[in-house]
Amino acid sequence: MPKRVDHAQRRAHIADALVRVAARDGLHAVTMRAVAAEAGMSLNLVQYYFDTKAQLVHSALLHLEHQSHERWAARLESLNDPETARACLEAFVAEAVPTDEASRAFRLVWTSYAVLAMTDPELAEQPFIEGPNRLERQLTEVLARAQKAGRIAAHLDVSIEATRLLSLSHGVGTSVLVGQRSATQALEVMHYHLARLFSDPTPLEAP
Amino acid sequence: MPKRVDHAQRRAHIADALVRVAARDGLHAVTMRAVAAEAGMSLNLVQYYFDTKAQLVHSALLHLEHQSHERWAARLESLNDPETARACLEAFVAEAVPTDEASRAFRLVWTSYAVLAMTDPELAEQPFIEGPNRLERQLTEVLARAQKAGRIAAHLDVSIEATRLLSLSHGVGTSVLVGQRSATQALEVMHYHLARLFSDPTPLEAP
DNA sequence: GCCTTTACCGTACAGCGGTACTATAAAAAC
DNA sequence: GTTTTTATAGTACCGCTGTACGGTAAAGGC
Repeated sequence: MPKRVDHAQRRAHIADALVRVAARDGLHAVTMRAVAAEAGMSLNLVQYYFDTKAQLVHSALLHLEHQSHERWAARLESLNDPETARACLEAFVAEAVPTDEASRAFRLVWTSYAVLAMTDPELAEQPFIEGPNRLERQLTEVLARAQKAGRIAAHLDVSIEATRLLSLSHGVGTSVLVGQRSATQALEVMHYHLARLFSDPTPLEAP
Repeated sequence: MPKRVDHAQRRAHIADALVRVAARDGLHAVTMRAVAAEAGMSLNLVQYYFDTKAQLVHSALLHLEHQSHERWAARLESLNDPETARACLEAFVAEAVPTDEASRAFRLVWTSYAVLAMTDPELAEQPFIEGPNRLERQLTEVLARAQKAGRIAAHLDVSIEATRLLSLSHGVGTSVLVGQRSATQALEVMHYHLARLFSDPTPLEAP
């Protein structure tokens, strides 16, 4: 069996296992042994691919961000009319709100890491500051294009609108995860937000 | 020294210590010993007032919610013109965004608990569902009054607006805590949101 | 064909964390 | 004044967790 093995793939496999454990039992339940069991390998192998737990945890975070990136990029590419800002923002909302189990797991683990980062600043640097900033810039661009096209009001600050969109989605996402709201209700709120953004005077669907 | 002692006060003292530890080092760093040290008492006393750690953690959460309640009520009462919805919502924003150290600590610990609750549903019940729901109802009432008074547009859904306010404040609050944004920027976003709510056509302050 | 490297295993060790047990003075009860 | 309760202390135990150490068999290099 000891033939040559793809380290990157093994590490990804382990990181995935960590994310599954964290999503199921919480990040506090992530232990070397639990991750090893979830990955179907021995404790020692986890140690073999990640010298220390800190490295493992950190790598899993980067892995998570990378995955999120790919999901987002894939969804953007699968848009039939990627030109319209509305479709783009709808896609963002669909991606951001924890509807299916996968996105629920992702957002749960991500938020867990965010809480960790609040008291461990060096963990935060890249993923929690640069990541969201990049997303905000993307959204800002989309909004700016829509504004130039006259689709959203000229007096709006597209940069703040991007922040508002991102922060609101994080907020409702959290409320879904703690069980205060259903994913459907969250989507309703986000669609309402988009409707207001596009100055849609239609208040609500008829009862 | 063993004279009669106010248990409720002792428990509150310990809960405060727990919150301080959690705010400084994270909820994962909260141990019986750490709390005891922070509270300036022996490990055994903490055990004496809270039989088990689960009880301690749960009690501290209730304590935190109670404190938050009182802070919010106090701020509402200190309003000079509590009738106007705008003032009320400004107060909400000022309370919700982690500006000073106290509110930063509160929001950090609260969010930590929220993450715990995501994988421990019985922890969530009262504080994370009923708490925010109550706040949302309050905000909804305020908005409904403002709407009847003609201060905000008639076609808005005051209930969703309340949700939007709360969720947005949580979202930007989190972004402040992870260091992505300053509290000032967060306040800017919230004020922008209020301005849009009140259909204030003024886009931004002049540069 | 030999030796090094690589992928893996089992186990052990040390530290920490929650909990339990025993003790002890001061107050309260009677 | 004795007895019981109450608030406190110290300490010990056990399980879990991260990490380290020693071993092993297959593959690859030369």
